[in-house]
Amino acid sequence: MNIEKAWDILKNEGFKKTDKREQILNIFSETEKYITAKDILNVMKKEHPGMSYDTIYRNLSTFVDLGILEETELTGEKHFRMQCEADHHHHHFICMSCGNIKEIPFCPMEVLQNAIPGYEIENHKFEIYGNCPSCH
Amino acid sequence: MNIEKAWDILKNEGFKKTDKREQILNIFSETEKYITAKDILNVMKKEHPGMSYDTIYRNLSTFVDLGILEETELTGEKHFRMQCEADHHHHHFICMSCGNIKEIPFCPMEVLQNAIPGYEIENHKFEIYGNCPSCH
DNA sequence: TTTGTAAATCGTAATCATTCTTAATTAGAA
DNA sequence: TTCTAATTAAGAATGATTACGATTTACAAA
Repeated sequence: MNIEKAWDILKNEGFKKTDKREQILNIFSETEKYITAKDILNVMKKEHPGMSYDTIYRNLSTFVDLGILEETELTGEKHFRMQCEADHHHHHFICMSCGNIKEIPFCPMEVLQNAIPGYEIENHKFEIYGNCPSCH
Repeated sequence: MNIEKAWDILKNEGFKKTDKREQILNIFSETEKYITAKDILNVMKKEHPGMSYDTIYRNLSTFVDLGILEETELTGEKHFRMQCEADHHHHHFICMSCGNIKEIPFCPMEVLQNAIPGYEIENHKFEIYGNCPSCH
């Protein structure tokens, strides 16, 4: 996902182009890591001291709904990152020290196609946590 | 995990046998579902109106540390259930309607043994969400 | 059985992330 | 430029979780 594509989606869905959204998208485009609402506020309040959490949370939520961002829960906080290009579904290794992620080109659901007949699968989560090569 | 085994662990680690702990363990032994701190309070305050959240959270945390309970994050709240008997590592299908769980006798890490050399794996999460046969 | 003491609990306040509310501002269409 | 719905600011409210001082309790040792 890049910024242009994000704006296409937003425009298509009738959302307006605001400088707050622009800045939020810029922040995400500059990192691979999962970051929190607070991380974003900390960056944005330098330029916009009166920045509101509401604006951040509302936009994060919008972006997740539109598939621009992906969301995960790390140690009790929501973390977000730019949605990967969706050429193939995959999962992530997440470094607990530096926050960097590595793509795992494998989905366990492939193996489980018909393992639980009668169960309607709506979602799944598969994440691996640890330390990346530079962090141990 | 059954209650006797839980008490063995607690006693071994020097924890005392209290009626609050007993009641918490009883609640868990009577359900397969993941339940929240509030669920527990709601049951316990019938008998102990002055029940403190502190007591519940402290004990839940202790029980998780000792491997008596397992913990997961569902819709922003911590949920707990009795730790499965550890004869084999496995994962869960979790029904989002009724909360019942189904064991998935498969761990994706088996397949990924050497897929990411250099990465130190400390933990992983694999959960499947949806509706069980009785709920759709 | 009584007593000493660390552990556990109570009651409540504090904290943290997140959501809500209302009024003011702004982007983009007409 | 004007209009209108979308967006934002500011701060209060909420809900889960943790922290803390005072009190009570389990249990081991006398």
